[in-house]
Amino acid sequence: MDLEAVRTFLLAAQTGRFQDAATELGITQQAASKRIAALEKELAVRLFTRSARGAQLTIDGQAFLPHARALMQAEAKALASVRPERRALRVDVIAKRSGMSALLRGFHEARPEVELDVVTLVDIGQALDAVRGGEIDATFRYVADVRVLPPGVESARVFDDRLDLLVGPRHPLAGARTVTPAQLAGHRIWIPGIVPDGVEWSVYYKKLAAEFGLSIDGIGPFFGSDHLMDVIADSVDVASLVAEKPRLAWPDGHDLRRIPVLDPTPVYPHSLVWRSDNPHPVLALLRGHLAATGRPVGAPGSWTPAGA
Amino acid sequence: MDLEAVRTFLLAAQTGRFQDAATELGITQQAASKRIAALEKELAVRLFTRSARGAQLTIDGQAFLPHARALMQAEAKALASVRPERRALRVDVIAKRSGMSALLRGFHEARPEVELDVVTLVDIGQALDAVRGGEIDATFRYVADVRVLPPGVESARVFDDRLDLLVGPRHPLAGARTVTPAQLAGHRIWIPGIVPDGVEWSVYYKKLAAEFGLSIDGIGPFFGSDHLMDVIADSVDVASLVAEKPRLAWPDGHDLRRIPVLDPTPVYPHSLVWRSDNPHPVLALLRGHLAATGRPVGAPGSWTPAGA
DNA sequence: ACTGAACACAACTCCCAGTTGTGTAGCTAG
DNA sequence: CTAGCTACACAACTGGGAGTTGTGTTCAGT
Repeated sequence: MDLEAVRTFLLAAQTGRFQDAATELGITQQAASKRIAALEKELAVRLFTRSARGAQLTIDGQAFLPHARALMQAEAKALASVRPERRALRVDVIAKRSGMSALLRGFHEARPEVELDVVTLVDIGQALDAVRGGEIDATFRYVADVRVLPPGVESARVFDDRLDLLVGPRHPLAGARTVTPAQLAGHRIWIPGIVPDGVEWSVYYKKLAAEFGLSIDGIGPFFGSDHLMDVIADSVDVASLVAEKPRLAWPDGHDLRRIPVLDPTPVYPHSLVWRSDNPHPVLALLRGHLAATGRPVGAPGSWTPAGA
Repeated sequence: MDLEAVRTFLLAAQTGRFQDAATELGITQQAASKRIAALEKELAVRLFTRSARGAQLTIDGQAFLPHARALMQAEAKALASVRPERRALRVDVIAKRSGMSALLRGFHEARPEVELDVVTLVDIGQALDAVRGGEIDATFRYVADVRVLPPGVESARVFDDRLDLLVGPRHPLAGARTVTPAQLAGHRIWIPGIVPDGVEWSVYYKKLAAEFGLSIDGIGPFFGSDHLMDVIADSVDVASLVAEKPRLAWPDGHDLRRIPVLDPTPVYPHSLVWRSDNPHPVLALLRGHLAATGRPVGAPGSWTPAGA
């Protein structure tokens, strides 16, 4: 479908005359007529009844009208999404299905009028560069050390994502109602995708392992949470740690158990990182929303690496 | 913006390779490359980082991605809106800002997943023809006489729109808290757009005038409710009757009064009219919704023309 | 260094969107 | 009733651009 034809259709519907639509678009009446004829051919319906007094919408034309408007609006939003000035707030999250994404959805539902674009960069280094360069307005990341932030960039810890133990039915801890990190020492914990000297969540799990003497295994690429759950379900000795929030789609018949970790509860701390001089009005709204609705961070009984 | 280019962008983003997108679309890799280059030129941003291992989205590309999806979805909906089979339920209402439109909005909010297209035809004759011909699925109209319905077409009275008296501050009835139809006899009531032998709401007002001895004036075309209100506000002897529901935008400084009419209260009866053999699932939903949430029709103390 | 994979650039073709020019239908004024 | 006006459609033509073929470039893996 040709959006220029749709635009012509809209103008002609508004004014009731092809000539006016053509003038508005800077083309001839004949061109406008051809555009609409082509659109009618593609849709295989008549959109206007032509007469010597102008053009009037048919029933099909009336039904098409709101959809034509929606198309123009979608086009305008798409254009605005990449326009450097006055674009929608662009936010980076660690994963589209993480707990932060859920918080962002909450923000969007509370303020449906604000425009938000969510992207995912590979690691905190790229994210900080993008914040500094203005390509994104903010990022939610685990900031291991506030000192790594470049000058002019601020951060605030806004959300702690609780980690649960994920085990299969034949795992020794499958029957436990809760576990402590100390109990996990010696058990194999598998979190695919962890890389040496890698992205910041690898750093987090390494610090977690060091603190409680865990053996956290990161071998192999991440083939998706389905694969992870397949492996856990079949294994007698491999467990994993998963964030509370994503609410994974639970495959049937696997009989996986999600066991809360207590005393202390490891939490993954998300910080909002933004450039101090970013004037985007939605950024202030977002910070306000997070302050108002976010759960308290650093709750007693929770653990995060030092320096967060 | 070229939707074919957007489609190519989406496929390339999904597969990570221009070649795959091109194959999917039945064009060459070079053509896909050109399409995306043209899109990038129009948007004045780079959407992909190219390498010998494929193409990966840039930050701008990631931000553009959901908008591209929205465009494709809007296009699909626009196409479906005029496809004869399996299209959205198409309903005709007497006016986009009438009480029935408000009820339809309620239906849409209660069932956001159903697709609805609202059109407005000129009179009940055209509407019945369209229902019979299948161009629309249902119409909300005042059915003066059930016998005018063609065979195979059913109707059900679903909503009574109460009529209030609208007067300016210097009108003799301006101070009344309520009025009766009998009190209105002798006063000039102006309802622009009424035509002899005309559309069905003209018929309604004529029957109303005959019943209570009112002089209802229909001279002149309808220049919009703003014009109507201007005239009423300035006149010492002209009043009008307006439906309760539309909740007109009240112009400032006019000091208009909306006075309830009692004993009896004239109501404008809307009937839903549909073809008995229309299998559209949303039609059944709509009828159920109206039965469940609609106000009772034919309430005691209300008046409608006989035969409705 | 060689090979293969993947995208970009160049040259060419041809189709189609737009233009100019003209036809036709319907309303209106005299 | 006719002349004239208005508004859209049809016809012929033209130029630009989208697509194709052919080739170049870059980069990863062997």
